[in-house]
Amino acid sequence: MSDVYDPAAIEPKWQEQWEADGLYRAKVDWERPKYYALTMLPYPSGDLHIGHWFAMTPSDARARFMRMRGYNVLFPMGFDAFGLPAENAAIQRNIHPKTWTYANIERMRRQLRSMGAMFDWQREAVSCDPAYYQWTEWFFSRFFEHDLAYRGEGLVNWSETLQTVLANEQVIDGKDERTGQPVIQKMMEQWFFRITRYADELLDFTPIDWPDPVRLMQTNWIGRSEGARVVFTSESGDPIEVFTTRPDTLWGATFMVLAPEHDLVDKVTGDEQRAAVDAYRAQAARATEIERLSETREKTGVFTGGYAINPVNGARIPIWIADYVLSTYGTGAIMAVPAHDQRDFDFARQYGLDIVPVIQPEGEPLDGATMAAAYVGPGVMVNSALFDGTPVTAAKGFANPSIGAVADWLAERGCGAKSINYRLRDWLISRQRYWGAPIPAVFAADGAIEMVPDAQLPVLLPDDVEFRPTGQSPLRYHDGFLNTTDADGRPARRETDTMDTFMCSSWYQYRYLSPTYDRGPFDPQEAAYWLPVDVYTGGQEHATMHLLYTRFFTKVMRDLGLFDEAARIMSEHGRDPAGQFDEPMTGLRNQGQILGAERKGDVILAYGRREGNKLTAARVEVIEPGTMPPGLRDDVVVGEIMRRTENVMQVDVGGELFTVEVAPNAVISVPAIEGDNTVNQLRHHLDVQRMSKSKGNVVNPDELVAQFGADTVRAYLMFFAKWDQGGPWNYEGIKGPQRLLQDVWEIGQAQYTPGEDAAASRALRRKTHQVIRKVTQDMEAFSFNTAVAAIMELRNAILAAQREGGVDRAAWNEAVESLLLLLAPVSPHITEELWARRGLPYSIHEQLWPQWDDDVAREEQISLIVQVNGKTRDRIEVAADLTDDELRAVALSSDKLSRWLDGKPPRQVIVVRGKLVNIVV
RNA sequence: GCCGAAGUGGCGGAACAGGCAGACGCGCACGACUCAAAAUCGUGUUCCCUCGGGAGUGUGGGUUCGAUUCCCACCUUCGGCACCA
Repeated sequence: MSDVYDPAAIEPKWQEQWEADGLYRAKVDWERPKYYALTMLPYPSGDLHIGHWFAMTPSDARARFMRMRGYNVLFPMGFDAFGLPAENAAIQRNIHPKTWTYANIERMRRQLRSMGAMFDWQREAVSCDPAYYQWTEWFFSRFFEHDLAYRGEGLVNWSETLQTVLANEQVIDGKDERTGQPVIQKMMEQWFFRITRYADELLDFTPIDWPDPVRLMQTNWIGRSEGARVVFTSESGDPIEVFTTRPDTLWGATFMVLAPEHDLVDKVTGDEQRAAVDAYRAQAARATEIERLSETREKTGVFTGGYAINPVNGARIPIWIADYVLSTYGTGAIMAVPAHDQRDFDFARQYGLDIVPVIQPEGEPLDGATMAAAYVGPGVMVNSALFDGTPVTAAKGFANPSIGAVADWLAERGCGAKSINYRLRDWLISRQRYWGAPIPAVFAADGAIEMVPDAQLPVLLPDDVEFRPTGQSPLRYHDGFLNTTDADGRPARRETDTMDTFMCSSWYQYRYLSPTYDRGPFDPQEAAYWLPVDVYTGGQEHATMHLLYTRFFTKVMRDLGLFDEAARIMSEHGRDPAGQFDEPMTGLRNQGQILGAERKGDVILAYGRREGNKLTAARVEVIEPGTMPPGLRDDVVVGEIMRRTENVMQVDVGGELFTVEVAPNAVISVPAIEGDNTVNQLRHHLDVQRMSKSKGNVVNPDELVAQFGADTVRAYLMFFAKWDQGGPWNYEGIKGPQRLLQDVWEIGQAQYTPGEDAAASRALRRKTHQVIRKVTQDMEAFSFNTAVAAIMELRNAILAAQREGGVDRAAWNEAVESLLLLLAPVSPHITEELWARRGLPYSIHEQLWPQWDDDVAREEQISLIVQVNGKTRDRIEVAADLTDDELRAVALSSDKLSRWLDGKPPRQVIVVRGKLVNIVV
């Protein structure tokens, strides 16, 4: 065997050995404690990038660490394989989504194996595999049966040009990213899941150890607010229900506002206002994201001509429509109290509507005619009939006496009720796409909806499909798929929408338990042992959607009794199932994002014809950043490209965004590409740049592995940044871990000649035990960078001991073997190789984690800090076990002290055991 | 605008139940080895300085014998939400 450290030789060798021995097969064993470590499954986009490594390597090291500590660890991997990019590849490059996806999966499997992770590949699950999506469909049917799935109206991004629905990520600045054509908001009938039914339970995080920021984001996302529903009546006699968090301001309601899409708008609109109302509604439907985001946007609306009666005082108030009232929140209608709500106040001032204060703060009285802003603070109720004088506090919801009292009173009188509203909306799961799990629904000729019987699942996605450039789902014109029969054998139409891919990833942690099981989504025997997931690792970008959906899914599964059998088995083995199936993952840790090496964005120089805030460019050059100042002149624009669609770019011209549209025949100059350039080349160039800027794709893990070996790459990823923060990739730093492994390679095989220096042996043992303690605590706490730093300290101590000699055989072996064991989770191959070369039993990954002894780790000497008025003036080496009085005496005897004390007696002496003495004069 | 996280050497980052600021690593400088370079090894590396010291953890205050750590105000960056009635 060669003496040179050659990762290219030893890494594949051990990977094959481990595979052959089934070293990482995780099997149910009730005699041992279980640990289910889960890391977010990747989307098979083509190549594993360094971000995947940054997420998965430390997760793997942590799983290995838990395994060495005696747990039976399950650490599975799979692919979230449905989704839009596959379909885009089909349209753009004429590759079938299935072909594209499975080719990518194959490539990524190979890359994942090169990582040397302890994935149990026999538990791999792939969500686009019929054996998987059969159960995704099966879940849909269960949801439908229990009234948790329903058809409702939902807003979609609709392209008039393409006559198709676009996903949010396909829409940039209110335009289709591919064609640059405008996109409108349109109501369509879609499938929803009733996640709102679980809103209250989802707000309860007591059973789980999740990071505060995630809990907070979910809490805000759910957005619970307490208030009342109040029924107003239109003059035509129709009830108009509103939700308000401030029922105590009912007497101050001077007008009502309906969302433009509200059902009653047509009915309350008077003939003379109809034209204005219709025009406003049409304009609201066109409102694009860019308009809604505009900060200077003023409130707009129109009067309907109709009036409503306020149920508490019989006041006749005008009904308006305005797009600041959202059809999707509350009842889509509000009572407007301009005196005490800033939005209503702005609207009232804009259109000259009445402002009547009904809460009086202490001090100067409010006057509706002269108020400059709505008053939202505490006070007492006024102009509110029997409630006059009721105190109003700053508390929200029923905890505020005025809100509670009025809400109760409304309920008694029958014109309202206490109500709790949520910002959270039901989960829209329909996607007008091909590459997703089919929804197993059939529409009978009479319009009735049926589920495909379980025995006939899965509804298979047809392979023989034709992709049209419009992006329309091929299922919509695939006759074989479309035409089916209902339960009575009559012709019926199949649902052509497929499911949101979040549906697939909401239950994959259960499929991993038994990916080939065919009598249910998972095997209860496996579930009883492994569930719940003990630690889930992944990016914080999934804080709300995915993590909320999977919690919801688990709660539904529990309520449908899908865990009952697993709970029974769990009890049989003496483990209490109470609460084990309320949450999918009891622990959660987020890693940060790793970015490409930092670089400036592209700056363009565009000449053309300017019309208002848009320039139609006849000539575009990509220029070196910094060569020309950003700015805007008559026919010239210089600035960094911030966003782009097909041929429309948003350019930063010095703090402001300006639109540049590239004319079809424009002259393009991209210095990085030789010869005459076309719009397509410009687009391609910008795409590549943008990707490398935001996703770090410039860093290719395969090349790094080829150059340094997976062990070094793993160690560097764990060392180079804080795991929960990430940061820009830096090539230089990898030399640190590279040298570490080189040193370990030599230390592990060193022919050591032992000595008999007891003090040196004791010192090396002390360091060894200190490092074991530090690495154990850091791995426990996901502080991977400091764990690797501690391992480097042990390496330094061993090298120093080797240089100086004298350490006895036992201390040397303890240090070297501890070094290998501590490094094993980080760099599994080199440690396995050295462990074997030292003649120790296979496998290092089946050894127990080293234990430290606090007595051995204890320092004998400390450097006592002597301070005068908090400033360090001297350091004295003393024994670590001196008493306070002894420390004080040692400090006061310091001869360096006299020049600082200046003859004055100390006023106070503070002794901190084992650390310092501070003398106050 | 609201909510959250974070600001420490040239760089990544240590240290926060208040107690030596800068662990560990990168880079850099000098030295050794070499004809030379790379690699390797050794020494040094917060800044200023009149070599006594002085200043220093985003800024300004405060509490304390003592503050990177606690409190108040502000600035910057990054994430989330964004007319939520």
